Amino acid sequence: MAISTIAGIDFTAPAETVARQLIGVTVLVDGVGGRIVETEAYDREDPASHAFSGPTERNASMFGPPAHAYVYRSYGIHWCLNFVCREAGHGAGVLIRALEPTVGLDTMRVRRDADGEWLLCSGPGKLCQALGVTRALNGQPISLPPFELAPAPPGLEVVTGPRIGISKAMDVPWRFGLAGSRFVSRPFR
DNA sequence: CTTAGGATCGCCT
DNA sequence: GGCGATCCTAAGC
Repeated sequence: MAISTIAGIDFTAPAETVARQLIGVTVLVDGVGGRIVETEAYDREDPASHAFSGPTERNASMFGPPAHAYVYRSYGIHWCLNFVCREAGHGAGVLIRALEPTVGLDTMRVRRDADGEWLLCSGPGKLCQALGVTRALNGQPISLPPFELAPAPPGLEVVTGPRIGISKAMDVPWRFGLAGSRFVSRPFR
């Protein structure tokens, strides 16, 4: 039986619930990473979601078991990392949009060619470049190496807002962030 | 501070 | 053939 509860989070829960709970969780890939400070939820019945039009070869892992990675290429250039949630076959996930880097800063700086630590992981494409996430991790369980997750400290204040970079369902406030963090991709209003 | 455009790949219509 | 769950740089106001 597959593990669906990791770092205190039940990944069979709805995407917006998981997205909120992921704020503050530490995620490492091969020992490089940090605390999640920004996420976005994407559900099956969601015009902005890749899963909206049903399973395809690209989004197949989104319809796989929960607590697995869904990695896709964005604009032909960048990689983006999602954590699958709900039950297998549902087609929901959480986009990891930004981290506060805590481990492996030197490695990130080399990969990203960036000078400021707030520029290393402040966006879904940047974060994947900094952590070395590629298609090779698509469909992999996040309960096993190279992934490593650690629970969020209690009592964090989470703020919400509209999702970024989409042209549908702009009114749904399914972007979540750590209040006051300067490591988010864009400030919350 | 806001807007615009290019890079570049794979999906969907 | 069109258009992204992006990023970076440059120019305009």
